Amino acid sequence: MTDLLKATELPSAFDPVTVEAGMYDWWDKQGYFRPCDDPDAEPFIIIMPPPNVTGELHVGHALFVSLQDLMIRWHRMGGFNALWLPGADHAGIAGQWVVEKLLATEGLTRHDLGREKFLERVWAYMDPMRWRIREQMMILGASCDWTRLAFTMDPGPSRAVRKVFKHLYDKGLIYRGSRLISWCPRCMTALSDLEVVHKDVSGHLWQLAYPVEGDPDREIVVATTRPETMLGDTAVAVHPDDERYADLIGKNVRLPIVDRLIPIVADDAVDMSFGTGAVKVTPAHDPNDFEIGRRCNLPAINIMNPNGTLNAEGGPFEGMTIPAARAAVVARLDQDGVIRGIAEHSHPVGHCERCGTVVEPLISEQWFVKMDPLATPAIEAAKDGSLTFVPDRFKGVYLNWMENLHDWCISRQLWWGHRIPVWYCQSCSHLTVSEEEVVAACPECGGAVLQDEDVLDTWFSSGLWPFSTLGWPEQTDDLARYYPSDVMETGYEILFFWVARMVFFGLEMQGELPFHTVYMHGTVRDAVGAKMSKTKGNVLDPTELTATYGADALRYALVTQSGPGQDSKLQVGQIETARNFINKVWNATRFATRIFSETTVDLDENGPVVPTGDALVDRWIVSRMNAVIAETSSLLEGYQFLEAGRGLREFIWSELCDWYIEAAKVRLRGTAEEKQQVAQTLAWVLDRSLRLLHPFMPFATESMWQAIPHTGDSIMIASWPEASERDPIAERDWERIMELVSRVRNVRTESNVEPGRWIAASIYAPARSLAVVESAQREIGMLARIGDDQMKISAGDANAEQSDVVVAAGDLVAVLPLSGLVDLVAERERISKELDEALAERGRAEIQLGNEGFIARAPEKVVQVQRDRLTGAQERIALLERRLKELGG
RNA sequence: GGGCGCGUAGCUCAGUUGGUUAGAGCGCACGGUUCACAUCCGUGAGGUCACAGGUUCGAGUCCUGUCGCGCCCACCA
Repeated sequence: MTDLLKATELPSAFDPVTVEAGMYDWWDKQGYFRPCDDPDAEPFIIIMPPPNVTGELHVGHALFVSLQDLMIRWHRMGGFNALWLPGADHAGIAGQWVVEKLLATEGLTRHDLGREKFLERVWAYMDPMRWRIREQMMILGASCDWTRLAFTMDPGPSRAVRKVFKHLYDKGLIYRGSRLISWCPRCMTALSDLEVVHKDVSGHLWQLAYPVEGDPDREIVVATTRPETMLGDTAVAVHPDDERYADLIGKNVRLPIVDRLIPIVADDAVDMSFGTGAVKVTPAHDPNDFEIGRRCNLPAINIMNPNGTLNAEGGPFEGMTIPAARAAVVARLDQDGVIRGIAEHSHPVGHCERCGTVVEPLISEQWFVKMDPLATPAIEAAKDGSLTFVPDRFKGVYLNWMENLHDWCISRQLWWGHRIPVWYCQSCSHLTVSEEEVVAACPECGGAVLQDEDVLDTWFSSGLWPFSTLGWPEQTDDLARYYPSDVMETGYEILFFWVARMVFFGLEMQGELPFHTVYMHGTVRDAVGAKMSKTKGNVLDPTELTATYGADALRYALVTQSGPGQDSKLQVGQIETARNFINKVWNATRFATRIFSETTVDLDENGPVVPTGDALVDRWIVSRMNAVIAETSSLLEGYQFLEAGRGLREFIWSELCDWYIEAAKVRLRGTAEEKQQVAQTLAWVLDRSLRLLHPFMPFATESMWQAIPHTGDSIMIASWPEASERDPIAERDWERIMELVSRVRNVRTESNVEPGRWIAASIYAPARSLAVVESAQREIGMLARIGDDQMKISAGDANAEQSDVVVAAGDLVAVLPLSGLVDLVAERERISKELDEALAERGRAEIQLGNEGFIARAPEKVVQVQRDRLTGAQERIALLERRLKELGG
C-alpha cells in the first residue's frame, strides 16, 4: 500500500504523481483486476480491442482505455463479475512493414534474411512491445485482467485461426480461386477491398482509335484513363442496344501496337452515354472488364509482374513501371496516330491503405471467404435489434456494408501472420486443410507436403478475438462463462474491418453474437481538428500528459470532451481544467478530513450511514446527492458518459462546494452536535460522490476515499451507490434561500459594497415561509455576509426606508439599509430594470395562458408552470411598483 | 454517384421521447490576502441555436429545401 493510502490527512495540493505512485500495483496485488469469485454474480465482459504491437500508445488508445475502464469499474462496483480482457494484435502488413523498414536501415530486405530469420527478427521486435503497451495502459489505470493478456500470434488464438479456416473450408465457405484482386506492387501482396482507399486523382481520359478489321474506313474509338492496359485488351465492348455500333458486333478490331485481332462484343454493362459508348476490355486489369470477360468468354491477358512492372506481354514496354509504361504507350500511340482526343479527367484511384502506393487490379490465385452465407445472419442480428449500436446511426452504416459485400480475399503474400493452414501433397496433389500446426505427410498417399506460402489477412484472426481469447477451440470454463461479451467499444474507423467480422464469425462459430452492444467512439484530433500523425508532429503523447496532469485528468478530459461517435479536438487546456476539478474535489475532501478528525462518523458495512439531521441545508444536499446518484446511473446505462461526468462536476463544484460546504461552516462553529451532523453529512456525501466519480478518475478518488471515514479496503470494490428518495420540500426551500443569497450578493456587488463588509438586512417572509428562513438564518448571514446581530426576520410585507435597497427572491424580500452606499437614482434604475423584467415575464405568461390551444392541449403540468410564473411575476411587480413609489419614481 | 455527421456564446462542446427567460468549461470584464482550494472565491457581459419555408397551442429539438465544413461507401471506362 502506498504511503498516501495510510494517511488520514491529505497533502495540501493535489499532486497526481504522488497520488498515482504505487497505487496500480497495490490494486493489482489485491487481485482487484481479476473477475470476482462469486459464482452468482452476473458477468460483465469487455474484450479489449487489441492495440497493434507496432508502436507506442497514442491519445486514441487513452480514450478507449478511459471509456472501457469506466464501464468496467462501474460494473465491478455494481456487483458484476467484471472481466476486461486485454490483448495485442500482430498487425499483419503494418507489423511486417515496421520491421522491414528497420531492416532497410541496415541495407537489408526480408529476402536477404529468408523467412525464418526474418520472423525471428519480427518476434524479437514485437515481444517487448507487448509489455510496453501493458505498462502504458497501467499508467492510465486500466483495470484489466493481465493474467489473461492475449496476443493474436499466441498458440491458442493461432489454433483458433486454423480451426475456423478448416471449418469454413469444409463447409465450402472458403475457396481458392483465380480472381481479380487488388494488388499492392510495393507490399507485393493481395489486399482486401477494405485495405484499398479510393482517392480522387486528376488524370486524363484518352480516346484511342482501334481500326475495324476488314473495313478500312471504319474505326472504333474507345475511352480510357489507363492507356497502358490496352496491351492486355482482349475485346472492345459496346451496349447491345447501341445503334451506332450494332453492325460491328461480332467483327474484330486490330489492336494497335500489339497488332492483335480482338472481337467487338456486346454487354449491358456498357454505358452508352459515357465517352464514345465503346469500351476497351482488359479482363486481367479491371474489375468491370473482368466481369465482361467472363460473360463473353474472353481470354484475360496479364501484363504485369508482381512488382508493378510490365511483363513479357508488354512487348517493347516490358520491365517498365506502370507510370513509365503509360507515358511510353501514349507516346507510341501518338506516333501511330491512334489518339483521337485527350481530356482532363478526375477519377477515383485505389491506394494501398498501408503504404499509399497505387493499387493495381490483377488476376491472381488467392483464398477467399464466401460472404453471403455469413452476412445473412449478421444482417438479421442488427435488424432484429439483438445487436445494437451506440450511436444508433452506425447500424445503418453497418447494414449498408453487410448488404453489399464481395467475397473477402484473405490470403496475403507476406511472412508475418498466420500461415494458411493448407498443405499440398507433392506426389498426389491432394490438398490438406488442418487445424494442426504441422502436417508431416499427405494423409492420402503419405507423400511429402508443402504448406501454402501465404499468410492470412490480419483481420481474420482479429475477427475471432471474442472467443479465441477465451481458450476456444478448447471448451474452457472461460469460454462457457465469458462468451458472449457485453460491449464492444471501439473506433468507428474499424467498424467494417473488425466489428462486422467479429459479428459474422461469432455467429458462425459460436452460434451467438459476440456482444450485444457496439459502442463507437470518435477520433481524437489535435487542437485545430487535424488528425494526429507522427509525420505532422501533432501527436499528444499520453504518457507525457499523465506525467504532467495525471492519468485521472487525462481520462476525465477525454471522456467529458465529446459524445459517442463524435470526433473531438483535444486541447491541453481541457486536461488542465480536468486537473483543476480534481484539485477542487481534493481540497473539499481535505477540508472534510479536518472535521472528521474532530468528530466521529457513524459507519456501517456500506460506509458512512445516511445522515438524519434536520438542518435544511443537510436535508437539501442529501436529497440532491440522491438525485445525482440516480441521474448518474441512468446516464451511464444510456452510455451518456460525457453527461454523467459533467453532471458530477456540476454537483460537486457548484452544489457541494459552493453552497453546502460554505453554508456548513457556520455550524462548525456551533455546538458539538451541529458539528457532528455536518461531519456525518459530509462523510456520506463525499463517500457517495467519490464512488460515482471513481470510474472517471480512479487514482485520485482512491486516495481521497482512503482519507475519509469508509468501510472496506478499496473504493474500487466499494458498492455502486443506490439512490434513495428525494426530499422535494428541502430542495425547494433551500433553493429559495440560495436565490435570496444570490440576489443579495448581486446588489452588494452592483452597489459596490466591499466584499468583506458585513451589512445589515431585514428579511420579510410570508407566514408560510417564516420558519424556513429562520432556520436558515445563520447560513444566510454567512453566505450573504449579513451580520448575525444585524439581521431581522419578520413576517408580512416589507417595510423600507427610501434609502434602503430592496431585493425580492420568490416570496422572500430582503431590505438592506445601504444608506450612503447607494444613490437614489441608481437604485431607482435598478428597480425599474427589475420591474421591466417582471413585466415581461408576466406578459409572456399571460400570452401563454391566454392561448386556448395551449390550455386545451398542453399537459396540465406545463400549464401549471405558467400559472405559477404568472403569480410570481405579479407578486414581484406589486412589490417593485410599491418600492418605486417609495423612491419617488 | 449514394450515405452519414457537423454548423448553438470569442473558443471547445452539452442540450435522448417538442414545453419556463437555451446551458457548462475555457476566455473576457469588475471585485476579492473569508482559517479546503489563486489549480481559488464573488458578480457580470456575451447567443436572431447556419439560412429559408413547413407541421404544431408551442420548434435548437420534427419535416422539406438551400448554403458551408468534414467523413464514409462506390468496379462508369
